[in-house]
Amino acid sequence: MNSSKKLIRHKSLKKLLKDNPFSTDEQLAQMLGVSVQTIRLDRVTLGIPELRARTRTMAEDAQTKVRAIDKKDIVGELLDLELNKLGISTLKISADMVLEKTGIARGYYMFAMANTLALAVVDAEQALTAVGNVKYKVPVSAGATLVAKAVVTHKRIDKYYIFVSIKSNNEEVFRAKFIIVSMDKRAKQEREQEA
Amino acid sequence: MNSSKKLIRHKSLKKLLKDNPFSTDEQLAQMLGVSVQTIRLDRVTLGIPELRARTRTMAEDAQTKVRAIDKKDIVGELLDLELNKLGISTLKISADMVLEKTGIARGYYMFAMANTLALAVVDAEQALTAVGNVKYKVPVSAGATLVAKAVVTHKRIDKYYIFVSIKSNNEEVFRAKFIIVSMDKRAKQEREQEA
DNA sequence: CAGATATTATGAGCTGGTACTAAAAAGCAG
DNA sequence: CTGCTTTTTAGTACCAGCTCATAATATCTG
Repeated sequence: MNSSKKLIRHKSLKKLLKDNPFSTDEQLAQMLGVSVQTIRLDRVTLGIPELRARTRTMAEDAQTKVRAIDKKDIVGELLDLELNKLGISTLKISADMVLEKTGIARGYYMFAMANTLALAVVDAEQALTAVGNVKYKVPVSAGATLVAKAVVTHKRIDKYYIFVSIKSNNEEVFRAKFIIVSMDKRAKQEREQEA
Repeated sequence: MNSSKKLIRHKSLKKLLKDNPFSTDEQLAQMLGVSVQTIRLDRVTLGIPELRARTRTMAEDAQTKVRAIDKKDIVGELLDLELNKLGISTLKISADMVLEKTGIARGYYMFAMANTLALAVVDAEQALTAVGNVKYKVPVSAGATLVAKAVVTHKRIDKYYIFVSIKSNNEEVFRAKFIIVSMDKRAKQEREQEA
């Protein structure tokens, strides 16, 4: 019956750390009404690292997570690009991109993929989407690797008409037409040199 | 110039920490070929906290960031909802939602907001976007609070025609028309082809 | 050369630990 | 109650990665 106290404390400890992972052993000891040594012992048996290690792994995880978000921001990986002509990108649909209920990819990922690619194709410093026309043809599930192809159909002064088709396994799952407006201010591209 | 050396070192120091924020003073000292004390002094003058503090703030930031991403997944906050009739949601455009170059919100956030709302309005277990028709009227900058209003214009068997208008400060910045298809058993069969 | 600036050295003290040893307290069994 | 085990607490030595302060040395500059 003695160990039940310990078990309860272990659970409390885990919960406390979940709520606030930045607690020191001393704080935890006070919160649980036991000595610091007991907390240390508990941590060892539970395999919980010390505060600094916890903090550190969190920070490291965050770094990679931030990078992942950055990548997501690109919405697809550029494979080929001919400015003002065409562009090709891929995007792998991961489990967190699908609707829980259906297991089908949220529609805006395809939109984002197509839109991003369309914007990339336009050779302008600043470009904005004016109009979009999209059609979802086949639902996409997690694990699918999408390939988007954007083609500039015609250009009129500052307006680009772009057609984008997204395929999965050579089957067209999505298509879109965009009108992109360039707001180019003749900004010069500066090549950055490292000192 | 003596201080130029210092300036260069300060720049190098910043870059090194940007590349790897988990360096100790000792490692930095070795990398820059100076003593540990010099690094400490540099950090003080540059206002750079020690490794532990850096790690910690990174971890703390990460915590709040994860929450932000979770929220982002909702793509807007639902304010009002009448199934099969209308829905209203808001979305605050934060600094990380805009294009660096232009400071204008990436178009797919508005699309995602509108699309999510449109899907929410549909009273069906499983619903998919079939067609979308969007128009960006006014560029949106960071800090703007968007309000989206979705109205079901008409319904035909399993298809919902939904009109969405997004306003910022009572000015329409975006509008979209969606055709949403609710999925029944028949549609399920078609989906199974994929696997 | 002196004087200023920059760099390095040195040492005390702090936090939040680990690792280890040992003693005290609690639990329970016969 | 006595003995034995488990659990908890205490104490010491040691570590990383610092801060803070103080002083010495190196380097540059007029």
